[in-house]
Amino acid sequence: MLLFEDYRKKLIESIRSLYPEVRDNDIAPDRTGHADLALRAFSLLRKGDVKIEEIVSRITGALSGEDYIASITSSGGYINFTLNPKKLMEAISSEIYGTDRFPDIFQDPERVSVEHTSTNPTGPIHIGRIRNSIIGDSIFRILSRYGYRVTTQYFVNDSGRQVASLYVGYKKFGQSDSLTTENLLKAYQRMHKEVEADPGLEKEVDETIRQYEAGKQEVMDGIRTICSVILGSINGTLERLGIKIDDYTWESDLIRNGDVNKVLESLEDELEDEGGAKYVSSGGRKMFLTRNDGTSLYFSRDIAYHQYKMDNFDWIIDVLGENHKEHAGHIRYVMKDLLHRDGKLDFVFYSYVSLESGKMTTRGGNIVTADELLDRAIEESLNIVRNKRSELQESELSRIAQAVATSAVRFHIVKLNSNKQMVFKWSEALSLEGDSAPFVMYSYARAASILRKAGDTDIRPEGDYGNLEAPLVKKMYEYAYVLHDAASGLKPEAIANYLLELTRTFNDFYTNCPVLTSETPDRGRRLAIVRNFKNIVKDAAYLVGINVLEEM
RNA sequence: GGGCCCGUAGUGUAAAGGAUAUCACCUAGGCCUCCGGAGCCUAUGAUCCGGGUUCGAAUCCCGGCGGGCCCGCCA
Repeated sequence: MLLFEDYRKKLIESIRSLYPEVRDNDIAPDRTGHADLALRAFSLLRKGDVKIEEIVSRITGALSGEDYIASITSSGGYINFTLNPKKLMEAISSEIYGTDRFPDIFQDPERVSVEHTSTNPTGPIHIGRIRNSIIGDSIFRILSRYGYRVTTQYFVNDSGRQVASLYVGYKKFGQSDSLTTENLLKAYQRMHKEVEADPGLEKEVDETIRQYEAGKQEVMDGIRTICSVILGSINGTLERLGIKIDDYTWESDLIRNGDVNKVLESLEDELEDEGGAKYVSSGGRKMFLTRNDGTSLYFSRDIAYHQYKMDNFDWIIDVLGENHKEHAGHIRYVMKDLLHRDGKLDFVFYSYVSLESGKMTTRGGNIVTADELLDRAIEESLNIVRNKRSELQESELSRIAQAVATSAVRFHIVKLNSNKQMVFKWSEALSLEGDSAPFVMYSYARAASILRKAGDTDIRPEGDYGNLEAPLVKKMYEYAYVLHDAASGLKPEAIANYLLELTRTFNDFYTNCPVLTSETPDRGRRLAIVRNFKNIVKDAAYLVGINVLEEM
């Protein structure tokens, strides 16, 4: 469903009543400036042995009573429709009449689970992992915006080899240090090196895993404590970015409450054995569920987790790094083909972020943490805002810098198509002009400023839309379609790119089209345009993690 | 070796199989007696290569080339 009245659909239906063979794709928004919507009449022309003029005149006749159409012309095999900005403006405005806020769309929403982040609690969150959180949180916001009941989920991997290795490392090399994420990270990295020299350490890790699954108190307390410390600092980072996790599910809980065993029981007929280790197979691929000592593997725990999610949600979305693609395929196979769970399950993958100096690895120590990025972004923003707004108090400067920095960081990451690799560059991440969040925020602040000065009166969309106004109205009207595409395709970058286009269009209007100093009816109409712009930016910006400010 | 993803101006990116391929950064010029210059205007510059499908291909198919990821009783 669309946020605004769907004129494109209306047009398609009218044309179909004359030419039933016209497909949805034959009518599309035009990007070349010839029209607002274009009908590609190539197949009609070939099949029907008719002239384009005939088609145009039939369509024109059928649409003669429709005031949302401003003109119909043809060129080559295209039939070009321009839309009446007055009607588009009405469609936008009617949705926010009285509230200044666009409503949610669904009445009876599905329950949706969005799992994101879920990074191993073995160190601080770095800029590669934060891509997961940023994409996931935007998907959460977009689906919530649409009216779904969305819960965000974090799967805490406290039962794997990595955490057990951290635990052993901390006991051996870090116990005299205070229990902080930094010291734990040091111990983890040291452990990673020591294991190469002393393979006996691996055996201790194995033993730790066994003891943890068996519920040995000392190990349980130790691992839980360590994970909680690191999770706390990961959470702190997420909070700085305005990202909230609703539910944490600990892998070890699924082992101890029997869910993992239930998975093994359900799969009993499919299980195969290799030296005591259990696996299922498909197409010659073995997917191991347990080790030969009976301890569980990530795969079986993740199946148990998906069972839990299927029980509680109508739509499951997992945001995963591209290295999980095969794993995700296996999960889908087991859930659907072996366990016959047909719930809606979608994966959103993202490619990795690397540094100019190469790949990031937590164990190897070559990382830029998300906190480091945020700190530098805040510093940068503070310098700029202090320079531009020297009259403001320090607390106000800091508030603005925070908003600018977190918005800029999130936007920088979310605007890129998630399956493109990203090479992190400080100069790009800290850029506050061009295709950036502050560019959007600044235009918003200008719109806010105009409306403040105008007061509440005289906002009336009357008179004719000029050639700087109509393009902005049409761009605003597009929001309904962009939001729809972003939600159905789980593509937050579509909103990000739309916001940039919308803002550019507004800036063009702003520089060339006086609002406050113009006469009635232009003034009232332009104020209405500015107000709609401001409302749409506010609505869309939130979805991609931009905190707009009334003043900056 | 096999599988998946990505190749668009110097750099980064956009583009329902559709018309003259988007925008930003960089570079060279220009715009503040005028609603907020984190802005605007002008100029230069691109679809990896070779085939195919189609009235029409950046987009779909096949074959190369380059980069990433995966092919663990790791996660």
